[in-house]
Amino acid sequence: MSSPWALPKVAAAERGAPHVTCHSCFSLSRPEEIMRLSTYFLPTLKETPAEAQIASHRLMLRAGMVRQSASGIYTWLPLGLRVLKNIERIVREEQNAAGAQELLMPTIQSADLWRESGRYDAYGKEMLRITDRHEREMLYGPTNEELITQIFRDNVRSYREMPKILYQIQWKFRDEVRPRFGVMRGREFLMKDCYSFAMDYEGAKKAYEVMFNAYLKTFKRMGLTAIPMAADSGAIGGSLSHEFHILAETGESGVFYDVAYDELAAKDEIDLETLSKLYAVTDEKHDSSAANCPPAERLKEARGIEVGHIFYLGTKYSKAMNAVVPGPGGETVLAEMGCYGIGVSRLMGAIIEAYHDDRGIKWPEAVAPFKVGLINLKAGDATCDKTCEDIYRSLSENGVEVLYDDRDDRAGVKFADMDLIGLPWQLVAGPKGLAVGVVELKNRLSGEKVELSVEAALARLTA
RNA sequence: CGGGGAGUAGCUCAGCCUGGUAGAGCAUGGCGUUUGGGACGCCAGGGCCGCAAGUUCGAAUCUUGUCUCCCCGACCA
Repeated sequence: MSSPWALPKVAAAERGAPHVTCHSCFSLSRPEEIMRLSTYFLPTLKETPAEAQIASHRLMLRAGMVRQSASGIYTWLPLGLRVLKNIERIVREEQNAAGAQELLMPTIQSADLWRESGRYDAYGKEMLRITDRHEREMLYGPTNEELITQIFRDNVRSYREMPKILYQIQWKFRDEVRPRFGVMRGREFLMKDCYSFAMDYEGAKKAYEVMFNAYLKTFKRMGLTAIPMAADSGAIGGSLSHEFHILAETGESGVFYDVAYDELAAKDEIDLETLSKLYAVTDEKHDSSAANCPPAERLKEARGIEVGHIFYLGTKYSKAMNAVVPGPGGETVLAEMGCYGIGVSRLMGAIIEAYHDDRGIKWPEAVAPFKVGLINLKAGDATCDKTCEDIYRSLSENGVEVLYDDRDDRAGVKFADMDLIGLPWQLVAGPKGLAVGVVELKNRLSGEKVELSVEAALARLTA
């Protein structure tokens, strides 16, 4: 048995033998924290894989972020995972700020629970059904209303504990007939699903509004403009419902909206009152004779990617599953519910659709896998190596995440890879520049390049 | 689920029509020349031609079945 972990022993046994450079033990013998591209698992592709049609899918494959494992099911490689975690972090922070509390439910659920709500039979083939060794019927959760309602009814015993807003960020599975567009319509996907419980309609409406606002903030932090649209409530049920769409040419939904939204979206604090009066709907709800439908010259038609969906559920599930709370007078009250979803993994596709060019991705800083790509144009050159490592340490100490391209490769390869993976800043250090005391700083989004001293570059990146 | 297309080297694909030693470019490894925007030369490694059955002296190629993947449509975060 030979494993890389055995290498140090072998080396010790052969003490005195001339040192042999070995790539597998090289990294193990250097327990430092530098993210070096020479050892980082980043399988980029020069050519476009045949299966990818849209930009985000192509770029996620080419940039070494994901690999398809089966139709609509993906492995997240290190670079992709970092972005996924960043998106997740922003969603989590905004949910917490909105007063929601995080929990984690299982992916596998019992069919009996779904029979209580009547959805085990109603859901259809999109639900992946599984039988365990005891022939018990199980399922891989496509959503979690039943489970959360059970948790709620079993554990909340008084109106004094109300209201409650609970959420999780968990993998879901929906056996789509036709998965496509990479992670934008996968079968397995990461979703934030949140559920609110209140004593009455007013309480439910308040939770709905809080989430509505939280969603606008969440998407904005990722550099996206999301338009809330009156929408069909679909299979999940309920009456009040909004979809949040990112405008993109490759969007799957047709949408119509009042141009006034564009001006409104530019502001920091969005006035809900004004917003709620604006016309914005998906194509199936579009009605040019509607009272608030603007005249043709103020009506915009576009394509949208649905990244969030919120519902007022009423007592649909609390009634079916007997989720009641004793009120102040001892009476039993059915919980008024709402549910709120964000497609976390889909967002990554949506962000790339919004931020890319023909060379690659252009990450907004908030979700970028690293803030800075440090390019050493002449790895092995003592001055270049030392300068780069000093820059790396200095940035790290200031909390800036850096990916260091220390590969012994041609400049063109490095520039091309760095443009492809789309880190917001590229810091280029080469022998010619260093000879006159400068490095080059490039902004991936604007394409702007400046030559400046190492100190000035560090100051700019840590500002 | 209806309609269409494709499975051949890590990736992009040719070869199939007309059956006869499995190919190219890129990628990978070695050597040399190079080195500030995806370099060049030479050499090398790499394939149950998706799987199964059939026809045939002989199948990547013909027939049947099957699995997988992609695209268009209907459905969904």
